[in-house]
Amino acid sequence: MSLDHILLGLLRDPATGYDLKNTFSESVRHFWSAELSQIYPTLKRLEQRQMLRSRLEPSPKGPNRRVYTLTAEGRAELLRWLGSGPVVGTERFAYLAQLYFMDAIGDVHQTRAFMTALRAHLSRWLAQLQAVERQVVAMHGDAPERYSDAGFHRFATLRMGIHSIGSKVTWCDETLAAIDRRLQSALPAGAAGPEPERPADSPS
Amino acid sequence: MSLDHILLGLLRDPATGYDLKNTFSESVRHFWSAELSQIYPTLKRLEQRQMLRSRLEPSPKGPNRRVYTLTAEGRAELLRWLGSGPVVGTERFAYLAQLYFMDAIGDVHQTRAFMTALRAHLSRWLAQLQAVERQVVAMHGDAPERYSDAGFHRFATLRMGIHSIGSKVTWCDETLAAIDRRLQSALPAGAAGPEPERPADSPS
DNA sequence: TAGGCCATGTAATGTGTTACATGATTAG
DNA sequence: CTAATCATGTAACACATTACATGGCCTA
Repeated sequence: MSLDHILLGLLRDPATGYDLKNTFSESVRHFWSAELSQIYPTLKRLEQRQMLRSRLEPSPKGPNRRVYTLTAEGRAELLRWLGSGPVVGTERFAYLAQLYFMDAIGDVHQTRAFMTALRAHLSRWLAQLQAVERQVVAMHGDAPERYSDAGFHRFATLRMGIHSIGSKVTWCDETLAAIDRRLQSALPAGAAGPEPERPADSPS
Repeated sequence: MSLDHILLGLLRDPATGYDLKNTFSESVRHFWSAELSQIYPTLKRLEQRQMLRSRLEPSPKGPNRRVYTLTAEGRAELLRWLGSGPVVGTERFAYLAQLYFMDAIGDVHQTRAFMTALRAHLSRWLAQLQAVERQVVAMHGDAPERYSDAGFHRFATLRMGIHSIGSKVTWCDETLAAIDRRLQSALPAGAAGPEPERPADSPS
């Protein structure tokens, strides 16, 4: 049910489905995303349930826009959701599942390449979040406790992204270091052997 | 498609659907979960695609067990997935969405209560992961680079959970501290007023 | 004898992605 | 003239949860 509530939250300012899609790709994508093909039917359903109202407006560019507005009921439902305590869902990380099974390949160099690629991806992502953070700080100062109410809450969500992705980059580095130690003890001396290494060590 | 591959990975040791469900709730739930009602049809489908083979076996307790085994094709598909580079999906955090919109309530005390509840939840979770880590270290030592191949990879995924959840607890503390600074400047002197406070500060 | 675990599954519903289909306006 | 952006949607499929249905064996 989360998308329903997220749309209600975003629609405290009236908008079209298309606008909302842009909001997702601009301001909200560090914790949620949605495609137009999901947004349009969801808006329709929320209107049927009296949470939203819509009107058609001519657009300066392109076809008519259907602008949605929050109703009193929609606002009440949003507040109910916000007051219901944190909704903690199941985290799913396909790349961790891959790593978990990667011993099946039987070559730690593959794991190393995998972790390097993952680190690159995450650190690019982190840089984006930090760029947004710098913008906000430049605009409103580095004391978030003095931001507007909306600004304060939005900044807090951004900080969680930075903490969380940052910790994953750190984890990549820790893991890469462990891989390198592992590779070194597997090749005790001499040239880089094409032999498959197996430490045959303490198990499980 | 991830569940398919995760089941293939887990089925390097033959198991029943029921066994796999237990594996999810025991060893894998920090990065994935699945219900029996999803596991059974998926196994059936993978068998139709020749990735798995199954046989019925009598069970010591309860009804017959359908034991699934990986085929050569299944193993090849698993390796293909593992070699395809990290699959980084969209992260979705309903509780961040809630926090993002929580200014709608207009009372930062609510945000404080929310963050406190969230912190409690996350720190319980972290404690569980750390308990598992302590077990592993007690059993195999504190030098993961010398674990078995499988042990090394599993330990790495556990470490990511610890880093990631730990960073979120840290973030909760940072945010709670900012909330308290905010509350203090909103109530400059005198008793705890029942008045709604609004700093009316720098916007966005 | 009641409740929990073993063990299998189906049905209904909810959530999310990809592909398809259409068409106007504007900037290069 | 071509591509991008504006703007709306449907259809098919993939993935996931909750509820329902069944029944034997074991322990308290």
